[in-house]
Amino acid sequence: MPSSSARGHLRRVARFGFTARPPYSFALTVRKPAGWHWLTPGEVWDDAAGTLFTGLRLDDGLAVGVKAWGRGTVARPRVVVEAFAARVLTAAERRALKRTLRRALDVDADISGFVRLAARDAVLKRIARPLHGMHEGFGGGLWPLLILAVTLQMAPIKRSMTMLHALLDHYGQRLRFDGRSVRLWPTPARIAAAPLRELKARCKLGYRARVLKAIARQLLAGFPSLEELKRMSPEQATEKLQELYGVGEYSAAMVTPHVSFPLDVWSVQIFARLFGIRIPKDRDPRALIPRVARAAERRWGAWRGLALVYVLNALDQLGEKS
DNA sequence: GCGTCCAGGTCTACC
DNA sequence: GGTAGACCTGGACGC
Repeated sequence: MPSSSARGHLRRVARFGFTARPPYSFALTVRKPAGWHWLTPGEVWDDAAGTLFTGLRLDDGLAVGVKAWGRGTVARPRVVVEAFAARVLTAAERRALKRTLRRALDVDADISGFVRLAARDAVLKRIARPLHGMHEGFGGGLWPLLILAVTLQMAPIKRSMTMLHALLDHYGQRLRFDGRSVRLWPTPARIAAAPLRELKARCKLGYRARVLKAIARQLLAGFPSLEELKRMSPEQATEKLQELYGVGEYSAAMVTPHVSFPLDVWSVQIFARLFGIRIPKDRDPRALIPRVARAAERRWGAWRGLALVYVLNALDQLGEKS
């Protein structure tokens, strides 16, 4: 009888348990109310079991299926992760996987300062309770974040999702494990090698096809990892990211591992209304970005990045349209 | 059905 | 250094 991996299915190769710093909600962290994915678009959430099936790629290129679920409570939280792969992990891969999951789950972050801020802030206290324990925890790595930032540029969200899913369907990799199927992001090498016209036509990317290929080539030529960007000063990391073709202020703010407050033409209007800043009808809302960003920094300081995530995941409660 | 407009930015040429 | 204009595509809208 053929082994499960011989049929294209991955087998279980590791199991990790993480103790998270409370307050921590696994479900809210990996499955945000606004519908954003944790590691890869189209990951599978089993609502009855509270279990997420998703996947990632290690730095050496090994594809890993990830099954994760929460244990305990928001006040005494734990996360269990099972990893699936086509072969046994080396000790180095095992360590790298654990480190990546730990960072992506955000289990070590202490958000008690944010909880105290949210209790006294007029905007946050309207939304914080149902989101109690939600961490940023947006994973996937530098390249997936760059793909996301580029596909969000100059496009309504529906079109951005069309582009993302087409990229995963045509250039990504499908993983089958534990009876589920998920898609992994395409590699930079795959996008760099794809013919421009084909990439453009298949994924409806328009000018972004050229941008993604340029970024993929820059990454392949050598670029700091998220960990290395984190070790730089926030200014240095932003400057480095903006060396990538097609990455401007907004995209760099989306991708940087430092505290940031990425504002675009849509979100700047939401935060302007929340801060009581008048939006002139005859001016491009983008002109308000520096002013709204300063207001967020004054109001929320180092917690402004998490505050942004909370607000964008609670637009209904705030009377804003998503 | 058809034409027009413009979006959840960024780069480049031009002044 | 500041600022139009171009960039892809497809959904929304007016007719």
